Order: sequence, then structure tokens, then C-alpha cells
Amino acid sequence: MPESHPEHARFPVTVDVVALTVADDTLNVLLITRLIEPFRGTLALPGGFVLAGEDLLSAAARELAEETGVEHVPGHLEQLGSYGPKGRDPRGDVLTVAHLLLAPNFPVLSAGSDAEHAGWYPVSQVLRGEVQLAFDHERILADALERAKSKLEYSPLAAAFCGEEFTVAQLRAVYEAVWGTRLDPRNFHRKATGTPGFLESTGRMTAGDAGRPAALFRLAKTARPTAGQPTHAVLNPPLMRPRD
Amino acid sequence: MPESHPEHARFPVTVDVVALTVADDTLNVLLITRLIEPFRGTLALPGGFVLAGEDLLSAAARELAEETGVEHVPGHLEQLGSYGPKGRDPRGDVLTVAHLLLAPNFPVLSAGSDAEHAGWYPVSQVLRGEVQLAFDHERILADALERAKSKLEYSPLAAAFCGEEFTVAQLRAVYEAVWGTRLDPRNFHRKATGTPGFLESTGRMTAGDAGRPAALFRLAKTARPTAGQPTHAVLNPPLMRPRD
DNA sequence: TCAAAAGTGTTCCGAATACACCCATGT
DNA sequence: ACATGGGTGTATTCGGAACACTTTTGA
Repeated sequence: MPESHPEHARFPVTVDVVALTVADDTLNVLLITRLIEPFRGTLALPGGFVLAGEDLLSAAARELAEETGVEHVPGHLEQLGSYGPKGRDPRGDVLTVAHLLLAPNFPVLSAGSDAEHAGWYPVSQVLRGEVQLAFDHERILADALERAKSKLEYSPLAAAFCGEEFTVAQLRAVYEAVWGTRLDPRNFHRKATGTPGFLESTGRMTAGDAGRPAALFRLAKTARPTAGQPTHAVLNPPLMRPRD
Repeated sequence: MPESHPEHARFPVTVDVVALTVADDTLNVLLITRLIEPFRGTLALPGGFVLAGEDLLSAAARELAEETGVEHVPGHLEQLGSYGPKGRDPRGDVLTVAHLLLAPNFPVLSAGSDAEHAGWYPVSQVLRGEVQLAFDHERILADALERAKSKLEYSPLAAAFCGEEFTVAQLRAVYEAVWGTRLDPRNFHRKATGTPGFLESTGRMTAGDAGRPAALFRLAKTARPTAGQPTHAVLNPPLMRPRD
């Protein structure tokens, strides 16, 4: 490294958030419609510039709050990876750090504000190319989906898609939506409830649905995030997705 | 996002490289001794500032070449993750994008140049805190090790630590060094040679060593990187490391 | 009484483990 | 001959897949 402290190029840095949720057995991603150039009128991931003195996760959480009205992170937020800075923004070199948010379905509140309109879109539609995304956001979304798929295998993060309490069937619906597969309900039940450090019984039951009431579970204490810090708990043995 | 295009803070961006290799059944990391402040005289990961018009992987490869004399990437290079920009450099906010290089043991050539002296250090020593690293490089190294461990499970990248041709025992030594475990030579042999899309026989044998000569293998064609692009091949079923 | 979903028991099979054993070389 | 590491065969065990079956509700 030449140490004459020359023009160390400085780059604008943005954070983008791939917010995923499961609704109606479908994996959805939160997208905004851009109101400004470039890519005006095009769908894009929510995100924006990192401010001085700000950390990456904080910036991602702030942008999420600004564009959805959600005050504190409603699920699991983690860094996905960085893209650029070359050739991904027509205005010039911009480095973006993409983030992945796994969250229960939450209402998008900013529809009426002067910010961009935000809404949920099925991931499969976007990745099939039925809608175009701005910048390299389609690639980022593809990477995020792959990350999410593998996260479900060896971490308890599927529960981040559910609320505080949930049934085994709801949890299974998450796996099926993210992995795009069908899982045997009986074997899944045994595996999920039998994996140490994953689920914790609440003693409560559902009522009013069709069929037999289901027991309500929550994430085991050791797998829960503490003080806003995301969990790093490991599912051992992993819940492997079917290959091929 | 307030779209008045205000002071979008611009950040200096660096790339750091965690170069790992296996030598004498030990996992080693490439470190330099810093010749300038801050952290002058302290060991650190090789790295440096991203230049205008440069991409992240290119910058990482360039810094590696500048500080080790290696012309083209001698193994598998991938992005690890980004750190900062807040509070990790006493000079101010610097965003760094860490990279992971898995490579066969290569000589460090820059010892005599005016660049920093570079050398291999056992990862275990560093993570035990027996040597201090500059900035947040110890945390980055810890993350890199975790990434490397899991990469070996589901990708053919253990071969990136070996040369062009290698024996099953050499490959096993890589797994043992990275995972810090012992593996049964017989079962490992069966698993490695029996995994489709992993190893390919060269027909050649070793000679001159103690014991029976070993067959030489290379990475299967479908698992080899093409045109400098890293491989994304997947090992299925994975080679699972022993847990607990 | 029937449909629907929850949950349990059981069988089957393939993969991981442990280890006995043989092979091919250097000394 | 013997030590050293390479490689194969085999019994055991464990976990996942498949699925019959019972349980508990709503309609």
C-alpha cells in the first residue's frame, strides 16, 4: 500500500434492505416505487445513504423506519453483502451494503406520506422477471433469497417470520414458502419440537380454526435475540431442505 | 429518504484480505507488520484503500498482489463482509470490506521490498490473543474462520487449500486443520471419493513417501472455477463436521 | 357424522460410524 | 521382517422418509 496518503477515493455508501415476510403461504419482499431519477417509477429495494457517524445496521434500520414507519426492527436484521462500487449506478460509483430482514408480516405505513409508496410483492414474481427492479437489486434479491434458504437450515431464524407465539404448522408454512417445497407435517412436527434449543411450549392453544387446536410455541430462550442483537444460535442437527 | 441530495457522506473504503493456508497441519493466516500509524508495529491483515473505478474483488486482488508479490489470485477469493464505518479507525470513519482467500501455501515475496513485512501466523495463536491485531482485525479473522469452517461442509473449496493435484490424505489434513478435529482416514476416503462432483482421479500416484503410494486427485471439472470466477458448486450431500 | 388439521407410533432404508483387515511401499 | 500410511469390507447404529393411525375440534 503506497503510504503517501494520496487521493484515497471516497465513496458514497448506501444501505439497502431486503425485507422478507411470509403471507398467504407466499414469500414476499418489500419494494418501493422510486419517485426520482435514476430509475424513476421503477420498483426498488428500500434503502438510502449512510450518514456520517452511523453504523451499517443502524443505517439500515433507520432507512427501514423512514420508508415503512416501523419504529424498531420487527424481526431479524443482518448484513447480506456489499456490491459495487463500479458500474451499478448511472450517477457514478456507489457502494451499497445490502441487508436481510426476516420479519412477520407488518403493515407498510408510508403509503400516504410523501416518501415512496411501499408494498409487498411475491419474490417468485420478481425473480421470474415479471417486474423489473432498479440498479442491481434483482441480483441482490436473488442472493438474499439464497441466504434466507440456507439460514433456515441451521439457525432458528424461521421463527423470525412468525409472531411472538406460533404453531408448528405456521412455522412449517415458513419453511415451505422460503424453500418452495412441501414438507411432511408429521415428520416436521417431530423434528421441530424435538430439536433442542429451538421451540419452547407456551402451554396455550389455538382456538376457532378448523380441525384440532394446535399448541402454541415460542422461540426457546437461548435462541432469542437479546437487547436488539440478532441471535447466532445454531440448530443442531440442522433441518435440511430437500435437494433436487 | 430525504431527496434534497444533501451531504451524502462519502467514506474512505478499504478492502482487507484474510488469506488462509494450511501448512504442517496448521491453519495459518497472512499478516503484515504495519510500518505507519495508527497501530504502527502491530500485526494486521493485508489490505488498503479502494481506488476510484475499482471493484471490491479487484481491489482485494490488487492489494494482495502488492503486499505478497503474487500476480494472480492463487486460490479462492470471496467477499466476507463489511465492517464499520463507525469507531474502528482512530483517524475517522472508514468502511472496510473484508475478503476471504483460501489458498495453497505460497511464499510471501515482499519481505525485502519497502512494503510491510508479511508472514504466516497460526490462526489459533492469534485468536487465543497471543498476538494483538490492529483495528478490528481479530474479529474479522474470527468471522473468516467461521466462514471457512462452514464452507468446507457444503462446498468443494477445501481443494483450494491444495495444489493442482493432491491426495485424499492431504485433503483430509485441510479439513482437520480448519475444523480442529480428527477424522477417520478410512471413512473420509470413502466419503470424499464417493461424493459426486467433488474429486476426479488423475491416474497418477505419489512416490517416495513412507507407506503405500497414494492416488492423486484433482477437483472435478464441474467444481473448478472458470476464468478467474470463483466456483459456486455445492457438495451434496455435505461433508458434515462433528458437532460437540 | 364427517371433514380437517394436530399429533403419535412404526417400519423401512440409507448414510455415518467404528473398526477389522488387506495392500504397497520404504527401511 | 516390520513400520507406515493407503484403501476396502462389514457390522452396527442413528436419523430421515413414508405412512398408518389416533385425537380433537368445527360444521
